[in-house]
Amino acid sequence: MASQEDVFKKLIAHSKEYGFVFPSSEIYDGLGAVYDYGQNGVELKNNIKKYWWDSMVLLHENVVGIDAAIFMHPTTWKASGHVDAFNDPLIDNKDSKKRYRADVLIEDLMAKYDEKINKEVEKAAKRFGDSFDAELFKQTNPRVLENSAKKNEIHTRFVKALNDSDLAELKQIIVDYEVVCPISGTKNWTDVRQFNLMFSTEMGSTADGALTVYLRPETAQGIFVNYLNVQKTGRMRIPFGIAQIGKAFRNEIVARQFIFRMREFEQMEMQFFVKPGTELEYFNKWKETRMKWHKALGFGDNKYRFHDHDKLAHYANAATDIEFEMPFGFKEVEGIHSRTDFDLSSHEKYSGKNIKYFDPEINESYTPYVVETSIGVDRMFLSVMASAYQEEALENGETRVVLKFPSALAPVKLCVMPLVKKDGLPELARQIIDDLKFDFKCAYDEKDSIGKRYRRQDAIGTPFCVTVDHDSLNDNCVTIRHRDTMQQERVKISDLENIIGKAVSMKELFKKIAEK
RNA sequence: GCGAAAAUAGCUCAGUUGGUAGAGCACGACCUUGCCAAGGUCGGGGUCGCGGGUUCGAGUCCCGUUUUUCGCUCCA
Repeated sequence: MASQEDVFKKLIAHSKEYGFVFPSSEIYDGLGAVYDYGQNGVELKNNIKKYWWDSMVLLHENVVGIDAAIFMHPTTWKASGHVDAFNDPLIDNKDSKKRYRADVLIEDLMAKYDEKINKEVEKAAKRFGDSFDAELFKQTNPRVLENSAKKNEIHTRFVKALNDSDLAELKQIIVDYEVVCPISGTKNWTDVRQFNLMFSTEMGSTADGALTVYLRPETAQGIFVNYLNVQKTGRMRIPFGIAQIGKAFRNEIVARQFIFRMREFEQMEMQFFVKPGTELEYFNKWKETRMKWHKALGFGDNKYRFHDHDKLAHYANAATDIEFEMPFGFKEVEGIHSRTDFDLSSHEKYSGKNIKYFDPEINESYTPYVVETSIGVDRMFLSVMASAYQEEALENGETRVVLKFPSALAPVKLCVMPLVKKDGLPELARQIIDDLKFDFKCAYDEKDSIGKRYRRQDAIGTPFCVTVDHDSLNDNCVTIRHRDTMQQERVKISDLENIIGKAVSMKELFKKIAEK
């Protein structure tokens, strides 16, 4: 058995060799953690997106889509909290190699002084009993006074440093008050550095009039700022959802593991707007629906699990991840969050506009709560590749590499091959393709032995190979060879469209999701 | 960002103490063949990731750098 690490390496090599994923700008040595999708990759990716999109907007009458711009008004990111949260001052301990948020270290430092003070107070309280006056003690005890003076001193410097964005001062505080690394126990610190996780650029051609705009770090905000436009123009009634697929950008400090964590990535998000108080009901409903969507692909139910968040983000009152067993362990593919009214309220505050929903059923206005489902297209792509990739031992002792995609997702649906490239067989093969190319991505191959051609199609996961032989010229039948079983069957050329159409349709997958 | 390892043809890799860059597969043409990676002939393709240094001479030794993988770290 190959180790999981080997499988992952093979998967990356296979992805490149067969035109699924290439490193970006490879002829210039590539660009860190940026990848391009090749001729087969883009088909697979488009099919994944279609599977998601249709499962949202076709299966749910009350879910509609939008496509918001990547650029948004800069205030959007203040309202969402990204400007603050994505600008952490970080510091490394050189001995333990651990990285910390400098502001958190200083907050911990101040908490330690509080602890010291509390201990003194507790000690004194025990000694003096009922007559003890804690406030008076705090104001008079020299040790307490010393500690609180120090704490106040740190606090003053800390607040000023944050206001001035003075990174050197943040480090100086850590040095002056002898903060030690909890792991190494040393005071050997690097400088404090700011990592802005949002990419920025200038809008406007003149330097002085230019506005700093960001490449969106998530697609969700495009939905939030548009929710009322959609609600009013679409005459939507709560509960309703807005779906969107699009690129987002994060300047990750560490971006690795192939396409799992990229600096430019694509998200498929649906924000579901509900009446406050009902959000957990819909959170659970979407949790279930989204899991069905994954499981319907048939990769095995044991490959998925929920990971509920213990520590919730500031905006959420419930959150879970759908994790998939990647070659490098269970990893988050999708997040389902109950985001409360954090985003909409914040946008209301920052924009000064009333964006409340008027509920005609109760004749009242309110700010809806939001349940979000957010899935990474690239992560989904990776999970599909990882599940589909198989090395099969054949009876003759050889192995074949085959991508067992669900037919609906396969990049190429069929390859038509003349058994020999003469006697009119290529012409008939071309004719079959000309009939089918309006519905399916078709390939044609006449080179090399038939077995080799089958294997080539296996390697890119083509579910059907259609072979034209001499008999076909007389009986108008061809052989269909199935990718997974390698079984062949003889069918009428005129039946091909129906047979293949049924097999590659997403309908069967959708039925599984819609099942109660 | 720190530490470790790696980088030679499209892919997988070989290349001896430093001495004219190789194999298999893949690719193209032609011939033979025809149902699970077939054989033959010919051909195209590499300034050995990039930049310096040592040397008469560097794929090989040294330094830097880029990219990738792994560990740590981070992950609204």
